[in-house]
Amino acid sequence: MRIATWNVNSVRQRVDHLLAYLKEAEPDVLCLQEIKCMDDAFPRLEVESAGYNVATHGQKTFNGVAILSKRPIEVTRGLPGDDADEHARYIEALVPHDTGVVRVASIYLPNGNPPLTDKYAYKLAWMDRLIAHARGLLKLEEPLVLAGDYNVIPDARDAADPQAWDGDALYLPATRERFRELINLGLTDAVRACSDEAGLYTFWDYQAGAWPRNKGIRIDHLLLSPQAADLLQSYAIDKHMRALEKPSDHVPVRIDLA
DNA sequence: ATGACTTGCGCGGCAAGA
Repeated sequence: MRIATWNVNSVRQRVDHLLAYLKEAEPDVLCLQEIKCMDDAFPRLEVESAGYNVATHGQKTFNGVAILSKRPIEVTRGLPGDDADEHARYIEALVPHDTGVVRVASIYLPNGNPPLTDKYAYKLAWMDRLIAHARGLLKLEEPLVLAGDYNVIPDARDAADPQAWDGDALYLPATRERFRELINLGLTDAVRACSDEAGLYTFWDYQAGAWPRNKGIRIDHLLLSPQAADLLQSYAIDKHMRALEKPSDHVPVRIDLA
């Protein structure tokens, strides 16, 4: 079973790339972030014609997440823990699998910049809510994949130039502590379970020649429950997607589960 | 060359991203 995650940076700007990706990578499940549109503006017909069920949690202008699945899914929208939070950043689905079900979430964790503002406080509070929710999900003892744009650089080896990120909300000690707290619940970073290499990036800024100079960072992650980690076979970062015309600034990351 | 872009909204630049 193949599960992928991709911050598409506006799905309406990326329909051609999306359809090409579904055709070439053939994921069973694709988690999207930053669709940047309302549910009814999602290119549903095109994606359904490609053989996918579509579940969106959209929002006007900003944010928005989706889960595309070859097989029909049962969907829950929103991250519990704050009824006043109106950002569309979390959608969860139960996906049928040959040997039962896999629970998959598409996550768009807040950026949090600039630090020392309400935006950074919102990021940390959102991470605390995610930790609380993950703690509950882990009690189900089922294969669980928390996939998405975490806006967290976990470690120095996950940035081409770590010093450039000193003081940034993606790399601040408090951010990385929260990420470790999440991992330490018993989750496995799928890419790191397969490789300890440096230079495995998933994002390159549009500015300052970040892509041609390979000044990337690894911020898109798939975190696995023990039951999902038992099934992990391989991962891939589809870096070629960054070299296309009008690319997203993120590339898809995918895993194969047995 | 120390490399300031891309999106939505909506029609003029601003906010947001990372």
